[in-house]
Amino acid sequence: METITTEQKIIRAADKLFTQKGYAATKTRDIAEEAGTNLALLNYYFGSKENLYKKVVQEKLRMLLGAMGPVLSDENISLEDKISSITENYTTLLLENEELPIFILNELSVNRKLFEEITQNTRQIAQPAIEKQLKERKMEISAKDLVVNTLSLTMFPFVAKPLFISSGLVKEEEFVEFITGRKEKIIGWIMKTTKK
Amino acid sequence: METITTEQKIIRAADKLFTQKGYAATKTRDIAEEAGTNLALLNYYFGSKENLYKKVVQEKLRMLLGAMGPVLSDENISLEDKISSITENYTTLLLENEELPIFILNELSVNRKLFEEITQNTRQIAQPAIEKQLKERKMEISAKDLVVNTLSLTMFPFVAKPLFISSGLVKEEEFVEFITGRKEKIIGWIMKTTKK
DNA sequence: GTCTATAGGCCGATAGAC
DNA sequence: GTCTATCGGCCTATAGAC
Repeated sequence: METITTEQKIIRAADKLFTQKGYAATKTRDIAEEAGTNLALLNYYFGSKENLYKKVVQEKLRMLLGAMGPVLSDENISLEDKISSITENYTTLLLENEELPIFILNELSVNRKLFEEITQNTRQIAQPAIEKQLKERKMEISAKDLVVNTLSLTMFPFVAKPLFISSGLVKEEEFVEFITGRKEKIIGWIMKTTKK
Repeated sequence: METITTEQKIIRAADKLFTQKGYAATKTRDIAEEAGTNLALLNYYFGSKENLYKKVVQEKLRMLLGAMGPVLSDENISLEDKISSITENYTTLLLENEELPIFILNELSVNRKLFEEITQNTRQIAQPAIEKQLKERKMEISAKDLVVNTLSLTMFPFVAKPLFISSGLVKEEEFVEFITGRKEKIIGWIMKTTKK
C-alpha cells in the first residue's frame, strides 16, 4: 500500500519544474498546481520556495556526483575500468535524466552562493589515485585532462543536445541511439589519447 | 569621437545581466541601473523586456555559431585544419566570454520556443563535407562523432568550470593556463581517435 | 530623448476557518 | 493537514511633464 504523501507530491512537482525552468522562472503557484495541492501547503511543509529549491538541488547534485566520486579514488580499479565505469554510469543516469547536467551546471553558474552552502560537505574529485596510475604506466596525458576529457565526451552531448538538434547535427529520434553508440566508443578514444 | 548612445548602454547592460543571471532572474530595473539610466528608457528603445532579450540572444547565438559554421563546410580546408580552427576560434572566443556557452545552452534548453523564432534562419552544421573527407582517408570515426568530440573537448571545460572549481579539480587561478594548454593538445587527441 | 510617478498585475508568504 | 482569502511588496510597462 504505497501512498504518496502530499510532501512527496510537492517535492516531485518542484523537482520537475525547477529542473525544466530553473529557480527564478518557476513559480510557487505552478509547483502547487503541478502537485495537485495549493500554495499554502508548500509553505506549510517547506517554509519557503528557497528551502524547497535547496532540497531539490541537494538531491540532484548527489545524483550527479554520486556517479563519479567513489570510483575515481579507488586504486584497486584499473584506469580502463575507471573510464568505462564513469562513462557507463553517466550515460545510464543521463539517459534517464537528460536535463540534469544543464540544470546543475547552469544553476551552479548563476547561483554560486546558494551552491556553496549546499556543497560544503561534498568530497573532492580524487586526482592522486589517477595521477599515480598514469605515472606507473608512463602515459602521455595528465590526470586532469583525462578526467576532463572523459566527462566532456560523456556529458557534453546531453548539455548541448538542443543545439545539436536545432542545428540538424543529430535528430531527436536518433539521440538515444547516438548516445548508446558513443558509450562503447568513448573508452577506446580515451585510451588512444594516453598513448604515443 | 566615439560616444556611446543610451541605446548601446542599455543593450550592454542587458547583455551582461542576462548572461550572468538568465532571463527570469534579471529585472528591468537592474538593467536600467547598470546602464546608468532609468526603466522608462528601456521600454522607449526596446518596447519590452522580452524584445531586449531577443536582441541579446540573437547576437550571442551569432557569436557562438559564427565560430564554427563557415569553416566546417569548406572542402578546401583539410580535416586537421578544420579541427584546429574550431578549437582555436572557440578557445579564444570563450576565454573572453566564459559564460557564453552555458548561457546559450541553458536558455536553449529552458526556452526552446523563443530560440526557434530566432534561429529559423540559421544555417545547418555542415556534415557532408566532413563525411567526404573522412571517407577519402578511411578514418575510424563518423563525422558526427568527430564534430561532437571536438566541440565537447573544447567547450565543456567552460560549461563545467564552476563544477571543476568547486570540486577542486581545477583552481580558478589556473583556469586560463589549463585551457590554453588544452588548446594545443586537443587537435592531437582528436587525430588519434581517427586512426586505428 | 529623458525623466518621475504610478498604474496594474503577479509573486511569495501567511492568517484563519475547517 | 488542508483549504480559501488576502496582505504587502516587487515587477513590467506606460502616462505625462520637461
